[in-house]
Amino acid sequence: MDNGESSTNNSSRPWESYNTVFTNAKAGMEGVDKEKVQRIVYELSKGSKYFQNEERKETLMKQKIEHMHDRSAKLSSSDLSNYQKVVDRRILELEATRDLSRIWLHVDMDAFYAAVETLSNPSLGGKPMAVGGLSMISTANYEARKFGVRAAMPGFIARKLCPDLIFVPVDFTKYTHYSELARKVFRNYDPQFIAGSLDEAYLDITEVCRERGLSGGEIAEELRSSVYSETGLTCSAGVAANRLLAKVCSDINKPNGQFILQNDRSTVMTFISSLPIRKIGGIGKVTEHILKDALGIKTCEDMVQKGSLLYALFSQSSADFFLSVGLGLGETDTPQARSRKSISCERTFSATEDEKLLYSKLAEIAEMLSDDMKKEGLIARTLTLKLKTATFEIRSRAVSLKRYTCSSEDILKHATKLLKAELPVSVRLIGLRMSQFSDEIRHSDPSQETITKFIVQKDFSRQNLDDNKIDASKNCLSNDESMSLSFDTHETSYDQLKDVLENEEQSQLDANKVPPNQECTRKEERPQVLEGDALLIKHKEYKPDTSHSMNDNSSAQNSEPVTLFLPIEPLFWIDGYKCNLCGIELPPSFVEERQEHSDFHLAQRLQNEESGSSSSTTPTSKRRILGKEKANSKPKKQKQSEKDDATCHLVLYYPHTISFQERTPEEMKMALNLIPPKLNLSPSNSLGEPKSLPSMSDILTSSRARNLDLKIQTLGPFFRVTGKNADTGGEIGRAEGVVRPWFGQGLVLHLDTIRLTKETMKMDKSVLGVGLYVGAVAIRHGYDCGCRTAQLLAIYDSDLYHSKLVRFYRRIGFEEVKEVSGSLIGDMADMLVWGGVGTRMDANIHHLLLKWSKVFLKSNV
DNA sequence: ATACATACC
DNA sequence: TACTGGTATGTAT
Repeated sequence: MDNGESSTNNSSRPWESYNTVFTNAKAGMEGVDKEKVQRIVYELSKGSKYFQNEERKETLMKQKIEHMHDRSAKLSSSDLSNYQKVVDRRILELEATRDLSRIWLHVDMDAFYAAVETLSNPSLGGKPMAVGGLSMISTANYEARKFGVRAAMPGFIARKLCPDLIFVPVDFTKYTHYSELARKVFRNYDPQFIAGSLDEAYLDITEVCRERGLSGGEIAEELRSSVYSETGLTCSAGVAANRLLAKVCSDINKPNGQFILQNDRSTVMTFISSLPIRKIGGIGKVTEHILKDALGIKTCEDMVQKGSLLYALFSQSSADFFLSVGLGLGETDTPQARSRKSISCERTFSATEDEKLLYSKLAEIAEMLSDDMKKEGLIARTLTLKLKTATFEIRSRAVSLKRYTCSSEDILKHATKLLKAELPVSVRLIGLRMSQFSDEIRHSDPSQETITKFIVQKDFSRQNLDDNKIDASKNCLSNDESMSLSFDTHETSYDQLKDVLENEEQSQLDANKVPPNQECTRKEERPQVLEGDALLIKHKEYKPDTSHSMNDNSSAQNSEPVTLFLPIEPLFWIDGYKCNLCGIELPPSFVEERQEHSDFHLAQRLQNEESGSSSSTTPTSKRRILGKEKANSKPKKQKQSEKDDATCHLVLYYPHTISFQERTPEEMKMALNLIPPKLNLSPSNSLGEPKSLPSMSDILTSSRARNLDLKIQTLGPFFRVTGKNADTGGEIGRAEGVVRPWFGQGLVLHLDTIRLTKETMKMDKSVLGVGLYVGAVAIRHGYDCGCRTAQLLAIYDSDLYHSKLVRFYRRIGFEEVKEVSGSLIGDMADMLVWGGVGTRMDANIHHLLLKWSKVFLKSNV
C-alpha cells in the first residue's frame, strides 16, 4: 500500500517507495523512527543489484494487482450475485465446522537466539545485540530493535541503524539445547505438542485445563513461568480456540506476555473483525498488497464482506482459506506428525561466471546434501537445482531420476547436467534439493486431501452448473491425461522402491561409509510415517469395535513394509470411456456419473484400507459394479467385518477419512441458526415449520431419557451421527452420509451408512430404538439443510440381513422404491452412487418427521 | 512433472 | 566490502 499511495510524492522522499518489510509493525518496534529506518535502508540499498531486483519484483506485483483489479471491475452484478451464493453456501459449511471446544496455546520464545546468547554471555545484557553477521541477521534483541534492527535485515544496514550493535555469530547447538529444555516443559501440558520451529510451539491444553480446573490463561501463566525457571528465557503465549487465532494472540503482548481470546463466537468475531490481514499466518507482504490494493481488503472482516470477489478471483482453496480466516476459523485438531518432504542445501558466495568454480561449489553442495540425507536416512528421486543469478533472479531446474538415491555421485552427476544447461551465467548462490522420498505411504496423505477436495468441490461445482468460470473438471479424477500420467508414476515408483530396497542392501556392502544402522533408520522411519497415516489412525478412532482385532498396522516394526502398501490406483478412463479399475464404460459426456463413479472407487479403496485387505479392492468393486455374482461374490471384507467387528455393515461406501468436527445436536442447530435468513435455502423452512415436527433438541432430550448419547458431526455437506450407550460410552449405532443434489430432485439426504452393532441387531426393540434415534438425528439434519427426501440403499449382501434391513427401514418409515439389480439401464445412477445392488428406499423427510413426532414429543413430556 | 512465487522462522 | 538458509506450499503451465 505504501508504494501505491506514496508514488505521488516519492520524488521528494524516494525512500518511501522502497517497500521493505523492515518497517512492519513488529514486537519491540514501537517508538521506532520508521521514516529514518526506511531512509537508511533505502540509502544503503538503492542502485544495488538486490535493489534492482526488488524493483523488478515490485513491478511484477503491481501488474498482478492491476490485473486483478481489472478482473474485479469486469465482474457483472450477476456474476457477483452468483459468487455471493457460493460464499453464502460456504459460510454455512464453514460455520458448521466451527469448534469452540478446544483450547490451543501458542508459545513463542522472546528473541530466542539473542536471549540464549545473552544467557551464555550475560555481559551482553542491556546492550543492542544481533545474532548473525554483516550479511544477515537472524534475530536482534529488544535493545537493538529500538533502533529498527530486526530479523532478516542485512547486518551492514543494521550497523548503520545502530553503530554500537554487537554481532554474535549463530550457534544452533546452543539454541537446540535450550529449545529442548523448553520443549520438556511443553510436554507436561501436551505430550503431542506441535513444534513450529526451535522457538515456538502449539499446545492443545484442553485436557490440562479440564483436569486441573484451570483457565487457559492460568495454564499459560504457569507454563511461561515454568519455561522461565527451566531455561532462564522468557516467552509469550496466546490462548484461543484454534491454532490460527492462538498464533495471532501470542504476538499481542510480546515480549514476556500473553493474550487470551475467549472461546466464544461473538468474542472471536469481534476480535477478527478489526484484525489486519497481515497478522494472519500465511498472509505475507504480497498477499496483503494484492488483497488491499486490488480488492480493498484490509481486515479479516473484509474477507467475508468481499467474499464474492475472493471466490471470483482466486482459486477455491485460496478463497476458502480467506473466508475461513474472516470467520475466525482455524485448525483445532492435532495432526499426525508430518514427515519432511524435501531436504536441501544452498550456499551464497560472491557471484561468479567461472565454470570451474561453479562446478566445484556444486560438488561441495552435493556432498553436503548427500551427507545430510545419509544422516536422516533418506533416499529421493527428484533433484532440483537452484540458482540465484548475480542479478538476484531465482532459477530452478529439476529432474526426476529413475532410482532413489542419496549418493553424492548421483546427485552431482545430475546436478552438473542441470547446471551445464544454464551456462554461461553469473551466479551468487547454488542450491540443491532432493524430494520425492521413497516413503511409499507418503502417497496416501495427498491423495486423501484430494479426495476431500474432490468431493467437496464436486458438490460446490454442482451449485454452479451453469457457471463456466468455476472449473470443475480440474478437480475431477476423470481428467484423463493427468491421471493416467500419475498412474504411471505410482506404478513405477512402487517398482523402483522395491528395486531400491533390494539394491540398497547391496550398496551398503559396497565400501560406502553408510553407517550400518542406516537400513534400520529407514525402517524405523517407515512405521513412523505409517503412524502418520491418517487413514489408519482415524479408522481406529472411529471404529472402537475393531480395536481389539486385526493386525495393528501402526505399531509394528513390520518386516515387510513394502507389501503392506500397494500403490494407490488412480482412476482414469481408458480410451476416454472405460474405467481402468472395473471396466465399466461411461462416455465423457456423463460428467456427473463419472464423478460418482470415481467417488465410489475412492470410497471402496478407503474402505479396503480400513479393513486392511487392500488386495480385494478391485475384484470386489468389479463384482459389485457389474452386478454379478451377488450374494456369492460376498467380499471377504464383509465376512471379516461381521466376524471381527461384531457389527453389521448395512451400507458402507463412504470414506471415513474426512476429519469431522464434533458437534452436539444443539451446537449444530445453533450453527445453523446463525445463518442469516437469506442464506437459509431450506424450502421446508421457508414454508414455515409446523410446531408438531420434532426439533433436534426434542430428539436429543428424548434420546437421553433412553440412555442414548447422540452426536452429529459435520464436514461441509457430510455428516455422521453416532449413538452411544450413555453409561458405557460404547457405540451402538451410527449413520453417515451427505446432503447432495439428486437428479432433478434438489437436495436429498443421502444415507451412505447406517450401522448398528450386532448386539443391537439381535434385539428388535433396540434396533428400533437406536436406529430410530440415529436416523432421526440424520433426518432432522437433512430437514435443517433443506432436503425434502432421504434415500438409502439396503445392500443385498446376505439374505438374512437384507430382509431384516428392509423390514427395519420400512418400520422406520422408508419405502421401497425399487430393486437395484444391475440389469436395468435405470439402475445405473443408483449403482454408480452406491456401488452395489440392493433395495433403494426413499422417504419423504417431512412425513418421516411428522410420523416420528409422536414418539419424540410424547417421551418429552 | 516442472518452474516459479510466496511464506515462515 | 553489498541482502541467509531450510522447508512447505500454492499457482501456472
